[in-house]
Amino acid sequence: MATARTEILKQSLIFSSLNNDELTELSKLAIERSFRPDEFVFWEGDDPDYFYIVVEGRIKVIKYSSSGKEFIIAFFGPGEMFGEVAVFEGKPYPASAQVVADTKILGIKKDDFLSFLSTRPQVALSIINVLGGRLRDAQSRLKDLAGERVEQRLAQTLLMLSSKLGPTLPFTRQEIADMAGTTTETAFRVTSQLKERGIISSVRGKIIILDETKLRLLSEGPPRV
Amino acid sequence: MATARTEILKQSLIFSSLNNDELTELSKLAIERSFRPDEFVFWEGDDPDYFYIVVEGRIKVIKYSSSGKEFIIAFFGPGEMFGEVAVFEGKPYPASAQVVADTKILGIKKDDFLSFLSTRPQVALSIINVLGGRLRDAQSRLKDLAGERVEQRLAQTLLMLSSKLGPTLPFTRQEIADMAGTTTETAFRVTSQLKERGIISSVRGKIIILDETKLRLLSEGPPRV
DNA sequence: TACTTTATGTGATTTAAATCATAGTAGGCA
DNA sequence: TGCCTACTATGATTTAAATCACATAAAGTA
Repeated sequence: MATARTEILKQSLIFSSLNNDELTELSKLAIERSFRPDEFVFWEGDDPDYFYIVVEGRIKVIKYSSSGKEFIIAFFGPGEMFGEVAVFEGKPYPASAQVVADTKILGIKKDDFLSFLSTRPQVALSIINVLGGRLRDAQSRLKDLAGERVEQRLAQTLLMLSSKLGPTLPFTRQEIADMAGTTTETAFRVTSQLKERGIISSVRGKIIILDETKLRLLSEGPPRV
Repeated sequence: MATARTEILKQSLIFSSLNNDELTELSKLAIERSFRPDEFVFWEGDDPDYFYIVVEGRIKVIKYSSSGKEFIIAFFGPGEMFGEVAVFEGKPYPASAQVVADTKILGIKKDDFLSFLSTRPQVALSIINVLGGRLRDAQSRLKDLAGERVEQRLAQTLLMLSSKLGPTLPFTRQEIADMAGTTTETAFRVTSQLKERGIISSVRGKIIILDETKLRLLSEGPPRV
């Protein structure tokens, strides 16, 4: 069982630089927790005890607007870390983490992890890398939300997901809308048009990107109608 | 002159843990560059050579939407770093950096800085901290842009700035609008109302927060009219 | 099997904010 | 001193997208 854990940790981007001994040491610090769909790992505002890594399944990190509307910051799957912003800053979790499928995660106590880090500059650099990537991503979405139209934001969202997961995206139109910052109805309307134009197809709970080139064109600028 | 540099570096959040020798070593790696208002330090898409720290003055980091609208990701002043996301990831700068006042900056070559970092876990942890804070900030703004009204977003923007700079904010309505993701006209309309309600006042190029409590209430929820 | 829930899909209407338009004013600078 | 540019300010109109409303279909479950 320790080996299964070290395997997961090794596959995780941030720990790929560690040798087996270090992975074993790290895995001894970790506890394992399992969740059923819709359960919450933590809520926005909770005090952060743990830093988490997904072993299997999927979680979404969300924030609610003042009117109760859900905004999805990100989905995370096997090998990805979450809850780290709170841990590194020692402030409450800035968002909630909700499980969307049967999910197993590893949790490492904040202090254990920080002291582990303080002697592993390579791991710290990996984390800087991951955070940098997430910041880049967030800044791009900020610009889109501030200045692009819904159609472009939705196209951008689909492209971002497909660069991570491939052309078949296991998300409902509601989830897509909650990532792009629009309503479910608008997401249906826009994706209906994309289907008519042969750019995507869909089955219940899935969207399949058929023509990435056209989608990219759409995401980049206003269609010259 | 080396001492002036080390002073700035020491004041900078991320290097506060370094001793004098280390600061001197670091300052030897740095080059100094000066800019006049409106000049660009780098453009989005440029290959990243340097990581920068503001010595004096102020720069803004911006992205342009497909229609040319400017979105301000952040302003940075003395002691703050910028351009770091690109350096840590080795990808092109994800945004442009434009100077807004006479400004002096220190630049450290990407590779020099990465090797300096690889033997200073404490500095790496500081950077993780700064990046974590920026990510938290970006996520909060994403939620606002996706789900809150303009009035709330503007209130949120003013509060965010005042937590950093105090109640007197040296920004035009245009700059405020470009941070909150709205138009200059709307920013004027909303701030006019806030002035009528005694929440803020303004002089050319400045907004002064008079009643932070009311502003906070406004930013948190829809006004119960 | 029937019943409930969740996802899909589209019309009609409303609305928040953008866009378009116009104008006064303070500060820089020639 | 006067001109020009940037900032301030507000009214009128348009519009993208939200909201409201209704309907069908697939999946889960009792």
